[in-house]
Amino acid sequence: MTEITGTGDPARSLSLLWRLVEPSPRGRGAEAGLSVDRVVDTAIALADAEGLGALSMRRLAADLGVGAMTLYTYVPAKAELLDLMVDSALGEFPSLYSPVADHWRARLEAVARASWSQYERHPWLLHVAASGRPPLGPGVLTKYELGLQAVDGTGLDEVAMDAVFTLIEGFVAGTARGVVDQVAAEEATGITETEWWEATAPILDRVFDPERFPTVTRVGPVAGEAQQAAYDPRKAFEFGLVRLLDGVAVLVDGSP
Amino acid sequence: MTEITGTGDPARSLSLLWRLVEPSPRGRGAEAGLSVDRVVDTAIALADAEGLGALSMRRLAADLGVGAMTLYTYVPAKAELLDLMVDSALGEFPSLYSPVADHWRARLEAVARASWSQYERHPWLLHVAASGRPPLGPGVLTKYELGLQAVDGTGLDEVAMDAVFTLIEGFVAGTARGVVDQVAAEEATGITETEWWEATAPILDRVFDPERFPTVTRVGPVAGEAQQAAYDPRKAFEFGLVRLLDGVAVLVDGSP
DNA sequence: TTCCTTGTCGTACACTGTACGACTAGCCCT
DNA sequence: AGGGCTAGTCGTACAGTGTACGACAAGGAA
Repeated sequence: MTEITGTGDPARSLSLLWRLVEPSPRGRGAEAGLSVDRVVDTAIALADAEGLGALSMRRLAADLGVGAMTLYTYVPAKAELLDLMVDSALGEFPSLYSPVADHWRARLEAVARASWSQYERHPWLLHVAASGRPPLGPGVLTKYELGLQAVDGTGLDEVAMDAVFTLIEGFVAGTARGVVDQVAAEEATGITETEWWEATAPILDRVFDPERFPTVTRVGPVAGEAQQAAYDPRKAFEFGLVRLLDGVAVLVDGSP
Repeated sequence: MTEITGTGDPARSLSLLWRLVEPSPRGRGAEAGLSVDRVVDTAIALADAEGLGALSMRRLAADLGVGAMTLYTYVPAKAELLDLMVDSALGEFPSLYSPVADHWRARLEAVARASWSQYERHPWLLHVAASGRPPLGPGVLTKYELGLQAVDGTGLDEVAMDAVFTLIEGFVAGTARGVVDQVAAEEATGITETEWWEATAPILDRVFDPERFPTVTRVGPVAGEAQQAAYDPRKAFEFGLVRLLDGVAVLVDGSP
């Protein structure tokens, strides 16, 4: 279930992201000590613990000890809440990234691994469709800043710097999604990846025609055996990262 | 809204995917001429035209002129229906791919572009989470076969062949998702990407601190201007594809 | 003709986001 | 001190979701 963000007008979203206006509670809200931050933090905790599927407005309100509609005092709609959650979670990036390395390749690899662990900590990040119009709050910009710094000083122009960071970031998100989907599938079905593959492989063997799929017949079992599944996202991450950095090296240095 | 697939047991799913058992209708179903294929084809047509969000069991049944629960005669649940849709849509791959090229790099690029146009034709493919446990039907295997053939004869071993195809495929899916999300955002908000960027950029200028984000301050506006948006997935595709193929070339030939 | 199998489908349940409007607690002004 | 207004709270309602259950009916077999 991917959720869409940023419904309302950009100005409203931005002023929320940067906390330009805070609805200072005067009424009974003061009792509960509610605030945008508390709503967002609780929502993140809920999504971390039980997934984005468990994050309904009613449930979040119950966790906060208020009525469902009270949330709409602090947040215009669920879409904006998700924006705020994304920005807040991505803001943790600096604590996961140590930019000690002095070579761009080491820096970029560190960025990729820090990003990877962000998605491990907050898997629901991959289920909010922030692609086209990211919530341009402090958290997102901080991550973007550090990502760009990693490719700074390589001689690449500004457009290429942006493109390289975007490429790495998209790759990490894609492979991380693999992990998340596998975990979700395990929880939904109660069957582990290995069990599923062991149940599927023999049936598949009988059903499909080696003459129609000669290359799959040769490659599939070997690959499947190597990763004990149809797909191992962690291995895909390690493999792909090297290819990607090699490709960027060609652009930067003219050779890997 | 990403939907999960493959709830039931693998054996049941596989026999459906390969059409091992067809519920030959004897009762009133014969009047409507219903079949698994007709259900799947109609579901694909609906998802193509109005998106995965419009694909509810009630709506699909209405399009077929039957009651909602009738669908469950042909398909165990919505998850399995999605599996069947994915496999059927991916089966169109050969008609989009001409493997004339005799160099692996040209073949792999053709695979990437064919895959890209699949996601253009069926954007909803990107919203079903098939990652970990793909529906291993004839359509998926056909695409996998042709993808593997593209990297065959390069001297790579079986595990690496699988890894390269997976890497390319993941990259295409990731960037294609960018397009889909942008279109979805435009339809949901009524604001085009360019309009959104033009509304956001000036506000953002005032709100954020150049000293805190020096590299973003330098790179962001140049990149934003170059693509008239925060992100241009088509340019990201062209840029990333070259990097990726360069990286694979290093693996295959030892140099780009 | 009677029975049984098998496809059809109306109803019901628990759930979603949020529009609307009623309620009330606290602040300001007189 | 008292009245009025502002602004946060939240109960109810609506249109939708996937699908379990069980009633129904039509065709083939005896």
